[in-house]
Amino acid sequence: MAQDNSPNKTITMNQRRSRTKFTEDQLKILIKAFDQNPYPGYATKQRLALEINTDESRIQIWFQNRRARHQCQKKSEPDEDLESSQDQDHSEEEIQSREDRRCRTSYTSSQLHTFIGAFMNNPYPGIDTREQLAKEIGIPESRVQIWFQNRRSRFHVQRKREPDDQDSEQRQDQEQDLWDERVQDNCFPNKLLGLFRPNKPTSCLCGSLDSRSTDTVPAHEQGRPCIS
DNA sequence: CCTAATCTCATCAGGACCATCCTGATGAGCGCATTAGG
Repeated sequence: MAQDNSPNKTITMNQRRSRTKFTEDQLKILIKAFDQNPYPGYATKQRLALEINTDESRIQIWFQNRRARHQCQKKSEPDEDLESSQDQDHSEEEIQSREDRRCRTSYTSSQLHTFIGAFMNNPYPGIDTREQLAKEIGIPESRVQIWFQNRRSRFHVQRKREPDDQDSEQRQDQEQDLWDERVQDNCFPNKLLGLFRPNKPTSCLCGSLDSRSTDTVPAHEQGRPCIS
């Protein structure tokens, strides 16, 4: 439901990356790697990316989705299919012997400045915007996506934690103003505003459902416990 | 309709300064996350 908005205004906003279509050969390699280790480290993901000629971030997403699907399968059919039995032993030791993570990226103040400006403009940038930013900053697009994820997440947490801190209140007021402008300009999907909008009347999501028809509210949004 | 892409939230962990904070990276998602492209 990527909101239509006005076609002219939101040309590059909120677009998804186009779907990757893996070939059979690529899938064979991925599945084999998954059976060996469903939690590959950065080096392994890089190697796989090279091997099947795709981006490391696509490998990461593939493993995430694969783990999720397997989790479902395992529960729906407890020990029916033994052919993919390998991952049943992956629990404890596998997790302990996890390979190395990607090295932590550190950003310069000017890179951060660019990030923050973009965030104020739109906290949910689409693929085009992210790629443009990545190019501008000189980092991979996947890092841009992670930065926005973390930023949004911490924005929520911060607002919950210090609702009456004066400095942050001022900052939030400024953010609120900018936010409202953007909302009026329809710069990002309406359905997400309820989740993210500064100074939402109630800190509880359930309290603001009245302004949105239930069928536009994602199920998890309705069902999730309120953290207040 | 399958599954890649995306989201939030919780947590781990590296690095800057000296026990703690900030923030990038990663994983789960339980009436088994949701959304949406092909």
